[in-house]
Amino acid sequence: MYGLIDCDSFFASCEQVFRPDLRHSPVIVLSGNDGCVIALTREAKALGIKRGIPYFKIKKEIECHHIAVFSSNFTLYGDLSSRVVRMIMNRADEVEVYSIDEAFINLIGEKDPISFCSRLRREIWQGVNIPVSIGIAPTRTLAKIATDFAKHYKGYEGVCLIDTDEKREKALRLIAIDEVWGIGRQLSKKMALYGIKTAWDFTQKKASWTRKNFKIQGLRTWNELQGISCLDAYSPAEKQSICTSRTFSHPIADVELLAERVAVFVAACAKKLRFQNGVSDTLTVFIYTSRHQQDQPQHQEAFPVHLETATNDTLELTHMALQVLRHIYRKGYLYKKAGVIVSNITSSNTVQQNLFDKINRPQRLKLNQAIDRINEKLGQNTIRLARQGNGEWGSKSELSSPHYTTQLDEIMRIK
DNA sequence: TCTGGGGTCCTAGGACCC
DNA sequence: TCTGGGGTCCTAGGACCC
Repeated sequence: MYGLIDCDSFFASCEQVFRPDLRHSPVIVLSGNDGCVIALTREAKALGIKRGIPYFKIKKEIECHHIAVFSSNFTLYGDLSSRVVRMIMNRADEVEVYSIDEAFINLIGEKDPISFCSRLRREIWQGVNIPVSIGIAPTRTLAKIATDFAKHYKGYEGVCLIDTDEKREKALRLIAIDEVWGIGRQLSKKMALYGIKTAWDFTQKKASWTRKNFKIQGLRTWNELQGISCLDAYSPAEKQSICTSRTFSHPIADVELLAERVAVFVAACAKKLRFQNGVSDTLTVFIYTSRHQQDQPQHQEAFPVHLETATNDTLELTHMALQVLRHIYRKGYLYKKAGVIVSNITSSNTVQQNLFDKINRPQRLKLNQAIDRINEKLGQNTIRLARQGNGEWGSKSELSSPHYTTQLDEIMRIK
């Protein structure tokens, strides 16, 4: 049996932790640049607001209904997420942290999973003030569905168990096929062509038919829905690729300004690489003009380069990235987004040495680590490459809540 | 004016090898 | 006349997730 612990409207709930006055109110959280809605409370949903909708399109409704709006504050969400995870780990042995707001636990051998999960749910609420819903079922995909029921039907009191074929059939008949984990837009369109509307319809097809039409992924989902577990444990351990990118609040035409941004992205990637003790030998730089303005000249390019020696050195990666940028940059275009990806990541313990390497790597590593330590203590960007500019983003995020839990001077004051 | 950011896995097709 | 077949590796692109 798997349990899935899923935080309710997580980002919005995080904002409510420090704003109890907003507890039962409509609250929305915006993406970077205050672009679009990425999280919203039940009350906001009831007013017709949808995830993904651009902020500027709903400003009227927001005013009219007094909806509380926040720019995203990922430092806060990350911190509260790790507190929730710690509480789960206190109670369960096998915990798979699947995303910032979800974790699976193994409930095999648990005699009374419902009271176990109800207790856990109460503890998380008391300890972190984050509401969670928990679904319990023999596979992860069914546990997801159980969580859906736990969230949407009050009678479950936040915990829903699917442990018999009767319950499974009842649940699957109520779940539309596009709500199933692993079935996205394209696949549900295709399912519709075959008359499949609910998860139950899908399970009535034959395995061979499923394999033929929906390949291995489809068959896996099909099996999971039958109650046969076949998804591997998600291991968040080491990332295979790391990406840092941003959409700019104002488009950038100047290559030097772009270079500044790209240098910042590289530094972020390199830092994350060192943090997981990894090195990368493939560096990709990409720049995009705005897809939403088709009347303007469009240029989208992502250019990967292979490095002789896998590295996590900020200086070396920056040097390469800027060369790539100058190679793909075209004058006269207004770039709206850029980013850097480091991929093919391996452990830094197993780096293939290059006989003709001109860089003193042990020395460089010490330098990078010293920079990381100083920035950790005195704030991001205290020490940075001149290429990174003054560290100002030019990205819009006007409605952010304070970093209540990670910045001493932003800690909550009680009058 | 204004539409996120960060990941994973799978597949098809080409290059290359014997 | 007749022009193989099977395997591996790599990459780009698509689809999915939160």
